[in-house]
Amino acid sequence: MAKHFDTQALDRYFAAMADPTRRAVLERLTQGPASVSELHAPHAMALPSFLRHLRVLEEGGLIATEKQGRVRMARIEARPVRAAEDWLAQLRRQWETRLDRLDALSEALEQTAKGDAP
Amino acid sequence: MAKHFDTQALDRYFAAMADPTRRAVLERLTQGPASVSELHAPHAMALPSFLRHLRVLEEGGLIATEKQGRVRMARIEARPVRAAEDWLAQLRRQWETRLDRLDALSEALEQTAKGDAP
DNA sequence: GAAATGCTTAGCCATGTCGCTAACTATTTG
DNA sequence: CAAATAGTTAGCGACATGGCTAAGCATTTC
Repeated sequence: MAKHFDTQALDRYFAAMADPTRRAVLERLTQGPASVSELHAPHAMALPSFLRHLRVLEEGGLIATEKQGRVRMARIEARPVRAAEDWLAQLRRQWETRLDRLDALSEALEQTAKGDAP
Repeated sequence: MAKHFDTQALDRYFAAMADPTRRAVLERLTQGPASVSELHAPHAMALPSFLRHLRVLEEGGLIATEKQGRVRMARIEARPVRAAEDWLAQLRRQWETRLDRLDALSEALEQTAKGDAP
């Protein structure tokens, strides 16, 4: 039942998400592709510093970029976001399944108690 | 529509997830509470190093621990996992919404093209 | 073709992360 | 109470991360 996840990929995905600048870039990119300058504009940070964030996102496969003339355009990539979401969902489901079993168990015990009562 | 997320909390959640040892601990804890030693056993790592991971998880609010005698028991916490999952889901939804609008737009353009044809 | 634009590289610094060992404290247990 | 058990604290070293400035390299644009 449990899906296999690429551990190193998850490392990179989650690490990429663990920064507000990078999350903001992803949110911006949900509205469509943008150039490096456009993405950089809202962030009070030197361009080289910002570019580093973009590279982290790209190396993590969260975005793809392509150079057109002197402009580099970036767009969001679907799969990694889904992979991270799936991992969390699976974690939650495992946990909920266990809680359900505990519920079932305590109900069963209750029944048994009634049956066994003197 | 967009929920507000606590940025620093998301930083800690995602950072905590960005490590295989910590993800393994979370997976183990979906099956029920465990002591520090039990959690440590499968990991080829000195105990102090492992304890650091547990502290990261606890400071991020992903787990809660309690000392009982000389044993410290740990259990998973629901909310942060949900928060991270929700953030990713929101991101995906925004993005899908945009793709849907693009689909709608291209359909509309197609219709217009037919109507406008000579 | 000179100048502006848009990105890129190189290199520095401060801080954070992840592993380790050694030594210590607190609680059972024999 | 002595010894084993279960964590804990302190401190070290290697490397990663996130910011900066300065300088360089293509590609428009005038």
